[in-house]
Amino acid sequence: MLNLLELEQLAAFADWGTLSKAAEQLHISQPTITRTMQHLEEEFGVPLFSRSKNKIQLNETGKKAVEYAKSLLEDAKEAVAQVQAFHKRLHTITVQSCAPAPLWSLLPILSSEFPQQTISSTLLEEPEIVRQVRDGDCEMGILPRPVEQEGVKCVPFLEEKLSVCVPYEHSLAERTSLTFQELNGFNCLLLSQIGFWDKLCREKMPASRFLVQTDSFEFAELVRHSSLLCFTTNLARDSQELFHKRNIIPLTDAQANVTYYLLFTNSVYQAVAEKCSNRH
Amino acid sequence: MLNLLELEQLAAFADWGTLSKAAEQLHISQPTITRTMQHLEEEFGVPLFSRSKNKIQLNETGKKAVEYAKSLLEDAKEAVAQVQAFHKRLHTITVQSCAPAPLWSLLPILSSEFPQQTISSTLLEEPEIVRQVRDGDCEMGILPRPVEQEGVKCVPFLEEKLSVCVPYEHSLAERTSLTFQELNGFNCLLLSQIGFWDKLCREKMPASRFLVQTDSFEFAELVRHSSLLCFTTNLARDSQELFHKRNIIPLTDAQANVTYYLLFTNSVYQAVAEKCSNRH
DNA sequence: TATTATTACGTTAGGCGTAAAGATT
DNA sequence: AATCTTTACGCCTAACGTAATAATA
Repeated sequence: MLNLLELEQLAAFADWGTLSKAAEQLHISQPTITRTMQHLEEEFGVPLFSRSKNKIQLNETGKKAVEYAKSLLEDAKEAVAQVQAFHKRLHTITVQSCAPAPLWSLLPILSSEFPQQTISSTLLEEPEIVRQVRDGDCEMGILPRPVEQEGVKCVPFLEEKLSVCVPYEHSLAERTSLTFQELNGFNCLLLSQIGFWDKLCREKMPASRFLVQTDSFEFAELVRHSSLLCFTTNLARDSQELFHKRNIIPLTDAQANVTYYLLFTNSVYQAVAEKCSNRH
Repeated sequence: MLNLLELEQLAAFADWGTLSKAAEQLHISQPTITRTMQHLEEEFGVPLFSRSKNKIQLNETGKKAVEYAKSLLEDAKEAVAQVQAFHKRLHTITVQSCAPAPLWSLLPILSSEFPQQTISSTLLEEPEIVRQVRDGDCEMGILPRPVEQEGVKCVPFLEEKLSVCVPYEHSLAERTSLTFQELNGFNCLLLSQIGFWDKLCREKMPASRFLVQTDSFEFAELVRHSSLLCFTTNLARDSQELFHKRNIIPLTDAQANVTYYLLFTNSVYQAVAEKCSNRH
């Protein structure tokens, strides 16, 4: 039977032209590779090389053998990768969400329900989330609206309501409610990694500029020492910084008050989804 | 790197259900296969089995690994076969002919021109011959007519003229020439393995019956002791049997007097083809 | 009790590297 | 001289089988 280690030497010889170079590249001795080539000819049962006294080269048959050898080596490598990927997949629950807040509730639940599994989550745009859930590329998805899709189950999860944090001295500070339209034109501080909220704000407040902060401490510092608007929600885990000398004013737009829905195909997650919705 | 021998043990385990059975089938000891399975798990880097005290079985990942293992084993076997076939092909000149007579001239020439090569010949029907030459499935073809085909060279080779052997007492015995039409209705003795001649006779003499003989000695015996018609050509290597108390009368039909053409794609055979046509 | 997987252990065969030879440029 | 392939030789690892262990049906 063929031996992949030997085929690798054959491929190396084909790539480097001489047994010496190939041996050097593979960190083995020259006699070893000579022996291997002889052994390969036995295995294939046909001559693969044309030999003169101190020169050896592939004949036509040998070149064909090299083709197959490289293909087999590639396939073998691919097989290992695929099996590893399959294993990883089997022990990973991947959640694709449109926003971070619902993950804060869901991930701990998944961790306790599936203590053996690794939980992996990413923020994605809505269409991509739907596609991944449908194609089985992830186990769960979280959207800010329900979807009707063949084979995809969709369960309401929890609500998030957006509010704006207005400094006391701001002209809007005394309002009890606001709309995107009224905020449009005022510049805002924003955190990165907030999923669809970012896109929503830019869409609804095209005249505003958004100063996106990656670091939450820097963000908090800026909030404290600036008079720029910023946002929070009922689910936010902010420290007191946001409330420091600011009024929290709810937005009344429908799109600022979303209900998250859990998407999944495998009914294993039905129970979790129901448990989640009951909690809220 | 994966080892195909180990993968074979994995496949055997999958097929036979227990390590013991697999070991027995492969004529190896049980400890060996146990170790191999452990080693395979290291190679793949993930668990492939679920083990209880005296039971071991494939887990989901393991089943995937078996799929890939079997595929790789199949590919490896196929690779060896393909390389061997390639080698054989490289050292074999295959000639597909519509009739045996031109082979009697061509094969000796090929043998002396290519003493290293094995010469292989078969009788086929015309369309298949053209296909094989075109597709490179054979090196040369012999047809009873020229063909125009992209990339296929076509050189006139030699002529064969059909005659009928009529017993002295036969009503047609005194004719100096004949046609298929005149022969139609008379029953004939025929040898097998005469290529397109068989089909031609049946087509041109639909009212006749043909008694096909496989053995040439039996054929000669029948010719000698019957008054049935039979055929010969200018190229035939018949003994005197056919002429025993028979007149040899040529057929005048165009299709009974053919010119054979050599077909080939590889110009290596151009020289041979020219040498052939010069000889005749 | 028979079957199965695994561990322990001693042996051996096969594979590797070093050294050397032969040949070519 | 330098480079390359091949042969010869000795060592050593790694793989195998036997025997023993443990557990199950």
